[in-house]
Amino acid sequence: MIPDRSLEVLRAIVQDYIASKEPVGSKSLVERHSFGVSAATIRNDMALLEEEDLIHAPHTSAGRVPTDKGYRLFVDRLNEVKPLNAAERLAIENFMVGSADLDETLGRTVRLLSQLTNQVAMVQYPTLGKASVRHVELIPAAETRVLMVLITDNGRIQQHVVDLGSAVDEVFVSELRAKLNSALIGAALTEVNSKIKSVTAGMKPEHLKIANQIIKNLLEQVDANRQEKIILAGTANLAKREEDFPGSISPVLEAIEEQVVLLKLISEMQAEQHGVSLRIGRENSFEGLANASVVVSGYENQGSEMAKLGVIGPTRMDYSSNISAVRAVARYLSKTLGN
Amino acid sequence: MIPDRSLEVLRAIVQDYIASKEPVGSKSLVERHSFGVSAATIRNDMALLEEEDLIHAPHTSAGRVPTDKGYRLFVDRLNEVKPLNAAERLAIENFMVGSADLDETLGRTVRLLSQLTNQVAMVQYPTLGKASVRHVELIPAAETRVLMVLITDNGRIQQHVVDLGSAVDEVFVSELRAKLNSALIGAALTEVNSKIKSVTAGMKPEHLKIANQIIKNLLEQVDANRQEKIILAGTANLAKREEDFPGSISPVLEAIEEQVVLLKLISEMQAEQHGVSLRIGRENSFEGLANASVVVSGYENQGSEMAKLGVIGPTRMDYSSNISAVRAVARYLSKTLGN
DNA sequence: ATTGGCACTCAGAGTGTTGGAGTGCTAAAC
DNA sequence: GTTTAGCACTCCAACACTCTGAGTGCCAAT
Repeated sequence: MIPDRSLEVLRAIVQDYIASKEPVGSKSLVERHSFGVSAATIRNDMALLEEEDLIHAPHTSAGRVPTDKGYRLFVDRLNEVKPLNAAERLAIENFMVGSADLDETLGRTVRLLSQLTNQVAMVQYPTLGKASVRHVELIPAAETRVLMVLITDNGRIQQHVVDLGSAVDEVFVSELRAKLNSALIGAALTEVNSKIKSVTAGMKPEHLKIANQIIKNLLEQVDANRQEKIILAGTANLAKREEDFPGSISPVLEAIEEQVVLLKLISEMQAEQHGVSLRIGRENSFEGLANASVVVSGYENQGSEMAKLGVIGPTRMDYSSNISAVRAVARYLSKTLGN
Repeated sequence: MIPDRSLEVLRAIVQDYIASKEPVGSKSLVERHSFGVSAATIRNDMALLEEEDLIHAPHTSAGRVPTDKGYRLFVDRLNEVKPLNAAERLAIENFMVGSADLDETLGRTVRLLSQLTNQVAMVQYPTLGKASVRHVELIPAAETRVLMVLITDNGRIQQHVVDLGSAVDEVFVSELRAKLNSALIGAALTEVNSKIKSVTAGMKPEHLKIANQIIKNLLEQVDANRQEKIILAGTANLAKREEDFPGSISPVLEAIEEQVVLLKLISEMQAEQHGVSLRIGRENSFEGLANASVVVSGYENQGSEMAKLGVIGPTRMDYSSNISAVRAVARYLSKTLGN
């Protein structure tokens, strides 16, 4: 077990390093913090911490820098999340008023979060969950193609083009559209699968084939609730902190540009304490994020549908304020969407 | 007037500088290119070019670098656009096959363009233009709000939330929805304004107010054809060329993150020769793009609706290949969307 | 367990030195 | 009037060198 004072030393190192960007040494440590002991003692503690791979010296005769493991211990056990100050709370409230639809609300949220934290912010679109069907629209779009639109009662719209492989029979499509609507309107998305069977009953074989194609697609669409999407803001903040990314920021940019990577990343993260989940440095499975940390929190849409939002920044970030900002914004967003 | 040989010297300087990233001097110039004259003569020419503010020496006894004005003259009068090579043409064809709907096609296009040029690529969504109404949907979304969806026959979907300010009368909304559809389906967007008048005829005053609110919104939506949108890809390419941006890339990132800035930028650019339009360095009105150049070309959706696509990179970019890539991709996209 | 003392290390900042690439100018050659 | 060779001059970049300060690890004494 690591003695208490050594942990205090670790906390001090993390705090000083975040503030100064410089490796921190034993002497400056005793100057800035009042441990009642001498620098030599601190050095012994530091040796212990280094033993445990919690801190690391860039080179002999340099100060120490926290390792990923050190940051992890810091956020898990040493860090007190500091509440937002009045100005920040005000910023959140002001930013959110007057949002109309989902797109706009989420757009505002992501920009707010990036301004609040000075990091790259991301917001995932909520999954459909308990929503129900409001309308299904079929639109012949080209020779052999039909555009299918699924509208749900929580304001989400999904569209997809189905290629039938043969010429579109407009009359039949219109008929099918009517049948689908009468069968499905009001049905919860989870019920669609069972309710849709009645639609094809008593249908001519040549029509059945087309209907099944479209239905298959519709089900995919319903299932593709998981067709998730993430919006970003504040990419420029990465460039401002460039010195915090050894090498280049370009792998980080690549990572966040790939929706797939972000979605995978986010989905792997489960809420820990404070409802906030962290990935520090190499804890991220993606190589390009080796020098980055991710702070994520879940939020609720209409009381039930979960999605996540968060920020991405250098490992050497101010965890306290980022955690509280992410948490606060998530709560506000849940509240806003609750109505 | 500037003599021909001096222009040749300018061309050589631009080419060498783009290739080497180093300021180019008179001696290396005569070595690499066979002007039949000596370095001293070239120096005289260079003095002339400097007089004209076409090139510039970072410091005494350094080679020369083209100015924005020099690049401009280069692309306008000296540059031969080189055709794409076979591999690049193949890449374009392969990339585009199997695209289904508009979103996906444009998404692929923007990624293709960024890969082809190694720059940041952007594609603007086409304006609606000649499209006509396929369907109007009204969905009570909350206590006082109605979600309005406008679907057009070219596969575009627009949605907007209308806040009525009073409780939603579901029966009336459904009625209004039917009326709107019977009045508008099949109407060209340009006709909507006139055709919509019949809808409110003979309506009770208390309903009229609501109907007008919704109609006003619908018209805004139609008008907001200009509600334009730009998608981006390859942001990471900026970071890779970082040394080409004196200072930092962060102002560039900020600029391209702002849709408004990009839209303004794009709208100011009118096709010049080859159907391609350029902005070099400070020709961009936006300060953050002082060290960036923008290459843009128009493309057509369904033969009539215009929008633009292009790339953004450092002023010190390979104009030849970027121009031809942008032009080729614009043509391909027009062709793909033509069907 | 803690401490003061000490020898040791090393990155970084500062200073000189040098070499090469480049320039502008001039007077002669074409 | 161009063009050219020659020359003196400039300045950056690279290298080598030194010096200093912050930091370390270890040990003997408390």
